[in-house]
Amino acid sequence: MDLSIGEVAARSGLSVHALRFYEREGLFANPVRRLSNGRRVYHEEDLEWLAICTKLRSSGMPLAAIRQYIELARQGPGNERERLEVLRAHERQVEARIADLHETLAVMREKVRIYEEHLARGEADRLWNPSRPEA
Amino acid sequence: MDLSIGEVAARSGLSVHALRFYEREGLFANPVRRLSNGRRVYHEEDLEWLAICTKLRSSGMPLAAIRQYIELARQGPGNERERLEVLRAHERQVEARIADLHETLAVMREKVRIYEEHLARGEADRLWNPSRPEA
DNA sequence: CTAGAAGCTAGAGTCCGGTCTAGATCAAGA
DNA sequence: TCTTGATCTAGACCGGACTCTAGCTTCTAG
Repeated sequence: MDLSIGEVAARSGLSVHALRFYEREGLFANPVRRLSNGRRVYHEEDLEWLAICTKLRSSGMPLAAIRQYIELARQGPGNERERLEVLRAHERQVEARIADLHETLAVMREKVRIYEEHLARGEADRLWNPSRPEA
Repeated sequence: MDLSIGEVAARSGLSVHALRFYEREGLFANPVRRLSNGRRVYHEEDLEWLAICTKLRSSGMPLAAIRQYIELARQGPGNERERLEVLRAHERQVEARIADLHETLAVMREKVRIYEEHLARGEADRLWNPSRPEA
């Protein structure tokens, strides 16, 4: 069940460019094997890892943090607590980010509410126009 | 109550570089005035706008979208609905982002939970080590 | 009067996360 | 055989959002 880079690209949603880039950046746990002709060979596990990986990325984890995790894993048993801590740290960051977004949303909604109120009274331009300070 | 760029930097949390950059990028509604010697003069309203602005930025709104908003406001009355729509669009994006983060968080927690379970049994390395597929 | 802090402009540099190009090789089908 | 398409490498390039530099002017305190 060997997979070519093109197949992995199609199934992971990453471009072949990105896959080669990720490899250069050391984001694969098991350095990607090659066929005798130099072509990369991937396996199902790689796809599983890439799925996790893109989840982490999409939640804002920098490539550097992912690399850090993968480097720990590569060292083999003994550092499980550290690996866990990397994930936990990111978990906390995501939580903080969510809280932050909720707050921003609340602020925006309040501004929009006020804006609409005035809009209804036909005096909207004076609001939410930073060059014309609010009453 | 005129403010220098340095004071604005201190109070807004943006660097003087960033303030000049924002100006070049057209992110101020009222093109920043200058003293006869060429130095920028800011006012309280500018600080208020910058506060909103950094909230929007920190919630992921690109400078281009902020510029779009400010350009509408600069055109004066008549396009309030459009201005509102710019804000609403961002509001929706923030909501989507929050939902996404919640999902990622759930996935991560599940992974971490499984990991910990196995950690407790001393067989952690085989889990969450992408090069050693899970049992 | 002078040192040092703060401003100015234009433009270069940085970091991140990719994306794309050039030029070569290789594999398979008409 | 010839062509087409997938792959390879090294390295250039991109967009976003700043950040910093060079070279100059201007303000302020001692």
